[in-house]
Amino acid sequence: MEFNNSQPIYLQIADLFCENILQKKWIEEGKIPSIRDIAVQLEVNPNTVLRTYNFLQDNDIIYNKRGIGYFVTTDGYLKTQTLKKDQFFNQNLPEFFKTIDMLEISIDDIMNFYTKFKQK
Amino acid sequence: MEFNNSQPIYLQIADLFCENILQKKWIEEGKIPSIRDIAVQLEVNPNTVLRTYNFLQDNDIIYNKRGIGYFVTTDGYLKTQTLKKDQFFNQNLPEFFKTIDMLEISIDDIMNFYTKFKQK
Amino acid sequence: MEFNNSQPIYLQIADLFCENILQKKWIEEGKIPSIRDIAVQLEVNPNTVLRTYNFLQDNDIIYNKRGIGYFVTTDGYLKTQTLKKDQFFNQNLPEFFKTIDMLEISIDDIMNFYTKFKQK
Amino acid sequence: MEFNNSQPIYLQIADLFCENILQKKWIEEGKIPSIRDIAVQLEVNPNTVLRTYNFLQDNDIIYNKRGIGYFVTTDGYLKTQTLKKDQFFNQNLPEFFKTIDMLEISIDDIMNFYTKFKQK
DNA sequence: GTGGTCTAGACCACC
DNA sequence: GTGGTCTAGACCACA
Repeated sequence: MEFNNSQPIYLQIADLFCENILQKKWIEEGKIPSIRDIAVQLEVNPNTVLRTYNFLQDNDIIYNKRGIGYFVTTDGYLKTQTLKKDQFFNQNLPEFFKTIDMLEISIDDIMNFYTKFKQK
Repeated sequence: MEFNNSQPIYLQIADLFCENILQKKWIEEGKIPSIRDIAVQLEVNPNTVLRTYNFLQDNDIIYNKRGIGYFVTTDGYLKTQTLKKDQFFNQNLPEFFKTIDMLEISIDDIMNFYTKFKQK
Repeated sequence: MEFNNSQPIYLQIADLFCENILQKKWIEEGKIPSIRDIAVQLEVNPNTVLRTYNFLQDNDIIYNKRGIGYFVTTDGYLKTQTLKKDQFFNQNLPEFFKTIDMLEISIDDIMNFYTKFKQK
Repeated sequence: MEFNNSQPIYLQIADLFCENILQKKWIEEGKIPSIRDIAVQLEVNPNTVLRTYNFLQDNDIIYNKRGIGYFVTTDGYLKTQTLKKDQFFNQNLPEFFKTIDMLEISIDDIMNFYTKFKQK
C-alpha cells in the first residue's frame, strides 16, 4: 500500500482502521488482525503498526487481550465517530471557513464542486 | 503569538502574511517588515521567519532587494490567491468531502455551523 | 473472572490459590481442582492454568500424582507463607516506604486508610 | 545506570524524572535535558528515552517546544504528585493491605521495619 | 541543535 | 501463536 507524505504512516493506518469501523467492516467486540498480519499486508514494519494500535487503544477504540490479540471496544463505533467529529469540527471546519472567507469563495461554488465530487 | 501544533510554525506565519496581502494590508510593491522585526513581534526564532520568507519567495509572492528588505511582488495578490486556491481545491476540499461522507454529516449541519461561525 | 493488567494472569491465579491455602480452604494433602475445571471456571486458557500449577509446584506448594491430580504438599501452608513473606519484606515493603517518603504521605494517612479498608 | 527487570526501562526512567520533579530538582517551566543527553547519560537507546518523554507528555507532566526541547508543565509538580498518589492509593495500598491480612502481619511489625528502614 | 518517524531485527513474556 | 520492549541506525522536518 502507498502512503502520502503529509502525515505519519501510523496515523494513515489509524484512519484506515477508523473507516473499517465506521463502515461496520470491523464490528464491536470483534477481533481485528494481528500486528504482524497487518504489517505484511500493508508492507510496513510491525513497529509502525504497533504505534497505530497504541494510538487507537489510547483513544478507547480498541483494546488488547494479552496473548490473544486486539479487539474493537464495546462502544468502538461511537468512540471512533467522536474522535473524528472532534477533529472535524474543531480543526478542519474552522480552517475551512476561514479559508473560503479569505479567498472569497461562495458556498455555491462549494456546492457545485460537491455535486461533481459525488458523481465520480 | 501562539501557534498550533498541527502545522509547522513557518507555514502558519506564511498564512498570516497571505491574509495581510489578500486583505490589502500589504500592497503590491510595498515593503514588508524585516525578518528581525517579525521574529521579535511573534516571539519566534529568526531562522523560522527566514523560512517563511524563502517559502513565499519561492512562490513569487515576495522578493528581496539586497540590503533593503523584502517586498510584495507586482502580482503578489494574484499569486497568493492562486496558491491558496490550489491548496484548497486540490487538497482540503476532497478530504473535506470524504470526511463528511464517512461521518454522515449533512450539508445542512455544515451550513448551521457556518452561520454560527459568521456571527462570532 | 477479571484480571488486572499489571501482573501476568498466571500469577494472579497463583495468588488466588495461595489465599485458599492460607485461609485453610485448601488443606494440606488435599486434592485441588483439575486444570481443566479451573480454566473453565476462570475463563482462561488451560495453558495459563498449567503455568500457575508449574509455578506452585516449583515452590513446593503443590505436587502432582500422575493421572490423579494435584495436591497441596504436607507443609504447603508454611511454604506459602514463606513465599509470600519473602516477596513482601524484600520487594513490596521497601518500595512502599520509598514511595510514601517521596510523596510525603504520613503514617497516619496510611492508618486512616487502613481503618476504612477494614470496614468494607 | 542499572535497571531492574521487573518493569520496562522507560517506566523506570519516568520514575526517576518524577523524583526529580518532586524533589524540585526540575522546576516547573524549566527545560529538561534533551533526549540524546539522557540517552548517553543513562546508557540507553534514544528511542527508549523518547518513550519516557511521550509517557510523561501524555500525563501532562512535560511538554514540548518544537525544535527547542522538553519543559516541565506549569502544574507539573501537582500532576506528578497526582499520578503517583493515584497509583499508590488505588493499586499499591489495597494490595498491601490484602497481603498483610493474608499473612497476618501486624501493623506493629510494619512499624518496626519502617524504623529500621529510616535508620539506613 | 532539537524531536519524530520508520526500518530491521532480536528477545522476551504470555496465552 | 500473540503483543511488548529494546537496540541500532537512518532520515527528515523544524527552530
